[in-house]
Amino acid sequence: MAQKPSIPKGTRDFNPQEVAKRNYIFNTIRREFEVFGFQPIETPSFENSETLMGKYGDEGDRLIFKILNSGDYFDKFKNVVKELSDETFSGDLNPFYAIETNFVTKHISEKALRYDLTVPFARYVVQHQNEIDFPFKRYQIQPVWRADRPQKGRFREFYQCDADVVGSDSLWQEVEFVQLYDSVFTALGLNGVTIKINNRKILSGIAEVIGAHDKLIDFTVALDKLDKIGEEKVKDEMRSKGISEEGISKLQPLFTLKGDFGAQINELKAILSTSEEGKKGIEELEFINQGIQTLGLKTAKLQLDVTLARGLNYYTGAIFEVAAPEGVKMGSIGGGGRYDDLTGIFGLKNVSGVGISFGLDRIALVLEDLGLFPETITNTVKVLFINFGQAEAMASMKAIKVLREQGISAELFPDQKNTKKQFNYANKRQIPYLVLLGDSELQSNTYTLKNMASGEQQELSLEQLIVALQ
RNA sequence: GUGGUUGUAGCUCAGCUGGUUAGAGCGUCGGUUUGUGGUACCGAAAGUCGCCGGUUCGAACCCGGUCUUCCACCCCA
Repeated sequence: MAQKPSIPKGTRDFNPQEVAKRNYIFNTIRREFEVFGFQPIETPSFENSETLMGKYGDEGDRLIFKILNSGDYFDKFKNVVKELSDETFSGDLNPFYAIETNFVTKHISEKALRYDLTVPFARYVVQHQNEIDFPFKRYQIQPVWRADRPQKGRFREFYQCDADVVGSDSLWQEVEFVQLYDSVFTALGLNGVTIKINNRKILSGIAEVIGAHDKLIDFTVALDKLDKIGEEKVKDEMRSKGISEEGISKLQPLFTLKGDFGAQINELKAILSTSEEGKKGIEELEFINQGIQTLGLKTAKLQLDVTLARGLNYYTGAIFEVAAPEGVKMGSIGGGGRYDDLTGIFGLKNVSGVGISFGLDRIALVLEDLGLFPETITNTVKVLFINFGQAEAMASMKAIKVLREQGISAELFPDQKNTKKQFNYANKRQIPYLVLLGDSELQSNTYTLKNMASGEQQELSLEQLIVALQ
């Protein structure tokens, strides 16, 4: 055998069963999106580099797949360097040694694979702002790419399923997104997920109260790790980032924050009494919580988690993250939030957006782990005609033609092998019905229909066969 | 990007301190059984031991590199 071909790391092939399972999830999510009034759009798999670069922080830039320019990119690059050397360099300084990776990258790569669906959506909104009726509710289900190092549930090509609203400040949107999460996971049979919610204004307010407003990012990154590394190490990290001892002691109530939504809110009110921004955040959370309490959730739990930070810098209000039911080891299976300024990056000010994302690939892994896929989702042909010979095959094909016109999937076993093999084939493909059309049926112009699950069979006319299979 | 880990038949895995022709179960294919399946029995095929190089009389096993897998960071869906 020749050397086996392979695919790049972090990518996967999907066999028919896997595609059926994934489509089941896609269809469920899509149905809920549409029930909630979202409309689909699609954007290209790659964008201009400048659209993506700098939108996800330095870490994000590193993870963006860059596309090499076509043509003789190196020849063109040499011309760029030649001009540089005339203007910028003098003497015997070799310009090739003075230029940096970023500079080179910029000149040999002008396109990049999309990293998420939110930034391309922001670009879409700004570009098409005159055609869009606001508030605009869109959903988008497409693959994204990250040059990350793969792990379980972490791929270099994976699907995101996003729903966002732009052009509405209303907190009812946040309420609806919590309901949407609940509806989708309930529809998938994935009961008991935890929808964690926080608010960027609260994080910002806390940072302000402890005198670390300029260190908001460092502060939230450290706080986010509380679950994982524990209170002491979080404090250590905050100290190492230059947050004062006095500030850290003011945080003490945060580490022991317990109880239900209302109790935690009351604690926060005490901590944030001097921060206008913090109080605003609390107000928003209360609104969302009251809405959900009144309307109710089907199977999900809404939980306030002040340590929830999320990396993306553009969130300004609510922050969401969805954790799989207890006992399943998996990173978050969904996330989202409110971003007041996102389209500002592309020059459209004062348009607020809020949205959530579902991680299809991780949801698939979780459903697989818990055995929650319905058994009936695998696509297979409904009826297989056993091949008994030339004349029988021709008669079978005539019947198959009629069945297909009726929208019934049917096929003929192509070879006249012994019946045991043909039956085995039907078993393996989980084909539910067989038709035996042999000599005796040809004589009487009938069809023997066999139900593979029950083993029952009956002799039918073509009309009866159609009815039986519909 | 940092540190570690993994790779043997289609799949799951054995393979002793380096020593003849690398094994098992499941699956596949053929037969008992070309008009009745999932069972049983018999038989067969299938591996440059991830890839490249090195050490050695001799390498699946030791060393280096590389790709891949998974894990912890980082970050995130």
